[in-house]
Amino acid sequence: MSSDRCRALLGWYGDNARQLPWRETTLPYHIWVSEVMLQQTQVKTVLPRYLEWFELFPTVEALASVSTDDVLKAWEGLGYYRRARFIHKAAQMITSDFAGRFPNDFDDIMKLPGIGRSTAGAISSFCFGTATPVLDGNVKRVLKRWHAKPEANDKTLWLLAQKAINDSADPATWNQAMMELGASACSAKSPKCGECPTHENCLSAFRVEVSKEIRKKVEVLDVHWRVHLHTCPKKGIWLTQRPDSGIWGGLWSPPISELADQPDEQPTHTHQLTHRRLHLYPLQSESEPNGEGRWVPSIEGYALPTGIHRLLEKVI
DNA sequence: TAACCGTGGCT
DNA sequence: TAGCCAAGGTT
Repeated sequence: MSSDRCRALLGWYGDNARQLPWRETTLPYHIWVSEVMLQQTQVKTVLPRYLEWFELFPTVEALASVSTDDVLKAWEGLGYYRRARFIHKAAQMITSDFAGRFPNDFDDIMKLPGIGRSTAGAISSFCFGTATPVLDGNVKRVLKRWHAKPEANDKTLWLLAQKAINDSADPATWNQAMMELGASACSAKSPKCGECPTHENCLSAFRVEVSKEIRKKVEVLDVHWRVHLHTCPKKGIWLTQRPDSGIWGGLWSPPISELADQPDEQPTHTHQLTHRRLHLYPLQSESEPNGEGRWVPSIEGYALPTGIHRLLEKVI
């Protein structure tokens, strides 16, 4: 039974795989960067950034040698900025601890910051051919539907994923095919069981409504932020670097202070995040800025959060 | 363990 | 359109 499913899935993948640049290589550095960029980020968003990356940082050593600010600038707009700082740190670890060679041992890969079990499984299988499963959103959905276990927890899903890849003839292609299936026929919103190569071996086929997971609704919190704009024709604009922890960690921005109450004025810009709506109220200030920061003639060259870019476009 | 961390595509 | 969700990891 499972071998039927394996053959069908791998055959289907051979005919339907999207051509993606990270599928054209087995270089660990390239696979690693793609996997981290793709964490919670859509393929379409990643594609141009992936290609740019290697023009800026052709090798792991090149990446390790630049400043964290340079890496954040390259990551600007991709979100979850901690990933950029982790990838930079990991590059330095690879340079110092592994002589610049990406480790080929699964446990060593797992020790690198920003790489968890799923990303390590992807890298290890794609680059070294190991039977280490990926368990991302796509694979979880496929497994839950195959087994009609919409409420399965991660422990159960990891066991199912490991068992499935153990039975597969080609672990690397298996991982790719599982993700491709979840991204296409077995999509979250509108599954197309008629197009699925595994529907004969799927307990939820053509009755996917039954297998829908019950998610709790995300609560969006409204917050109101004062953005202090110190500008000067000679010195430019005053920017501060945000702390590593918390939102937009390590990025640059005009000083921000949180307002306890919603002000009478209308926000100049509202920026939507997953769990928060940021209402931004710029305030031109004549006074000399205090605290950490620097005058910059232009924001070009500094990694700014998208919400701040949008605000500045409106007021400057 | 559950909260936290961004942005944009898609329906 | 407003909400869902995407090649998750860390603490």
